[in-house]
Amino acid sequence: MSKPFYITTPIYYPSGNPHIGHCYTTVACDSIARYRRMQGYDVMFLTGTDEHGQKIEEKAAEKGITPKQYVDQVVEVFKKLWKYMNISYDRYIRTTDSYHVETVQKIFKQLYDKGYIYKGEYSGKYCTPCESFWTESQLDENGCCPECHREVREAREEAYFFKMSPFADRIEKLLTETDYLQPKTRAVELVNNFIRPGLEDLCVSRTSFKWGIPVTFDEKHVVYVWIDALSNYISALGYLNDSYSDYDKFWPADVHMVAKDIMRFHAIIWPAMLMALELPLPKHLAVHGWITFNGQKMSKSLGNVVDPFVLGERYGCDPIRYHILREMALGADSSFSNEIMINRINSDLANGLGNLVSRTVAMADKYFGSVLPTEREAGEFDDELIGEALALRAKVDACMDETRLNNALAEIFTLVSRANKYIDETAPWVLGKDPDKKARLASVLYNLLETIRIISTLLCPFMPSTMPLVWEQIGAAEADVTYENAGKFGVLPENVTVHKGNIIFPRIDVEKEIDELNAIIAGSKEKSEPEQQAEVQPLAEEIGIEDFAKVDLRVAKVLSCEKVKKAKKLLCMQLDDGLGGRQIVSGIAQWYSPEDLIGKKIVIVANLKPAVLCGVESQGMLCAADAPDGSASVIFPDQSLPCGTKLR
RNA sequence: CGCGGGAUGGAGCAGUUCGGUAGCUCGUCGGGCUCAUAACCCGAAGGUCGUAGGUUCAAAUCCUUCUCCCGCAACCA
Repeated sequence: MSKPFYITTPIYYPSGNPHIGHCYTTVACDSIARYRRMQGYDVMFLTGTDEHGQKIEEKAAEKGITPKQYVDQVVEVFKKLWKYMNISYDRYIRTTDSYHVETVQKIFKQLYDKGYIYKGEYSGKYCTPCESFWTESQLDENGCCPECHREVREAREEAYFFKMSPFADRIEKLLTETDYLQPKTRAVELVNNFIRPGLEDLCVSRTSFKWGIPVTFDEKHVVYVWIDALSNYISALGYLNDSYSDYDKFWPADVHMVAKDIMRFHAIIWPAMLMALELPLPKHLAVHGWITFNGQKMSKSLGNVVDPFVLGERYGCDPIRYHILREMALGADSSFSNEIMINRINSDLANGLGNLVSRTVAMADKYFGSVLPTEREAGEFDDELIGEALALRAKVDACMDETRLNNALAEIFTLVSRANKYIDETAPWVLGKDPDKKARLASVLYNLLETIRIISTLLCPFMPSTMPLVWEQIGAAEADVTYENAGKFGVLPENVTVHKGNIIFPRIDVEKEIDELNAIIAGSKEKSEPEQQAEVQPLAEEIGIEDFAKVDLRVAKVLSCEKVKKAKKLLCMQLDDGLGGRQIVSGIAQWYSPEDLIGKKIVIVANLKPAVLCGVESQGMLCAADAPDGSASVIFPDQSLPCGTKLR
């Protein structure tokens, strides 16, 4: 009877524990799901984990357990976090679930039978250390591994490819002419970069690792990420499997919400897959930005700082949900500095909403002993407040329909402000002193309680844990706080009884809190230092002295150095190598400016085959260490060594 | 000349479609109030709307130049 609504988060990759970034998408989806449920939709809210692949295989091997054991552990942490964050998912899919495996195998076979998947062959793009294959386009201009940048070996290995080109026109139209992509601003970028140049066939199977779903008709292949992961959105509904039977009801999805880094796959590959399968396309793809911490992109080392468990423990899950949602704007990054978060919690939740509830309930308690008398007297300012309260639901609805959760919250808090102002306008404490004004006072307090009821009802999907506490205090019964009643004024009984209770959103001492958080950061940094040793790369294949002798390392002096135009990471430098000079290009521009290097002596691989990078020739490479934080650290030899000195 | 987005009071943003008194939140300062969580309400200061030109009676808004940021692509020999 009620209309279906299907919303999904991406399935997360459990190669590490969940962080605040995972919360971002999931909390947003949860709020939407709750809002739709409140509106009466029959909601399916799906989340899960993408558990296959080489990285998981490696992580498990490091810990000496099986991949399945490994993901089982991490999945528990994810589920614990979702419970902690009060996430109301209806279904949790794991790509290792047998029904999903069954669906993926059938989809793969179907695409194969339809001719969209074909067996192809690489002609020599295998990196032995990485045990990885790369397609022609993934390789750099020198034909080397894009991950480790070592030479790849000519190898003929078969693999399956998914042909996407037949769908290029339809996908372009989907992106540019429909409202599938939200926000649409990124459509041009996708079309120019991927569709216009021609959609390349996608490699969809691997033979280089085993932790994946086997291809049924060719057992040495496992299905590679795209077909495995993206299919979750329909396998979870029972498409081509018997575990569930919700496909007809819920497909196509109303919203897939993703972060911008995986937008491309959901904007191009997923529609192509569905087109090939002749299935309807999802209605919307909502793309949001990343959480940045003090302006920096979230990274592993920052993960400790904004550990959602730590934050939740200190402030409670709803304030964190609120902050995330209030900051979130589709398409834009949002910052997560401790200071911004605490200030927001203080000003909106503690000073605004929490204080409004507190003072209203306190007055009802003080002047009427908790029970409002039934005599009423309307007065100035009432109509304006009531009018705004009645208009709120429609405003919030409009925002929700466009997935603008931040705006929805802004609308709600505008009414909070208005209500606080109403208290000043009507000055209930003055009325309270005059026995003849009891009826007027009762009206004022009733209007406030009603306004709070509407606010808290509409806010509940965003802050589901604390709103019931508000209801308790304002004397609202469960039947009073429905979506339908959020559009009405005068729902609470005339003689409503309030219950003065604890402070709902305590004010946070900013300075003290920031100091303590900084202490936690410092503490976690210390702890993580020794752990970095665990990340030491495995030893490369053993070589003989004769192999090493092939590498000609020399001392050279940097004569001049400048950034390569049109390249972000490249520095081009002229060297005195004692052999007549040469030019090399190096990808260290992020960490070194030209002045850092000019005049210094460095170590170069002198007999490396020249390569062209971004149109500039590089005659060798300089030696640098990969620092633990991912940056490069150039090796400087004894500066008194003459240019051209050979190393061994 | 790879593609795209952006530059607005101290901070973060809206406004730019369809030119016409520059707005919001936080912060600062002053005042009010005392029901409330040192909260709340009112007021003020603070912006040549990145630069240089152009169109126009009138430009944050339209056109052109330049500078600087960011994203995608490329790229870490």
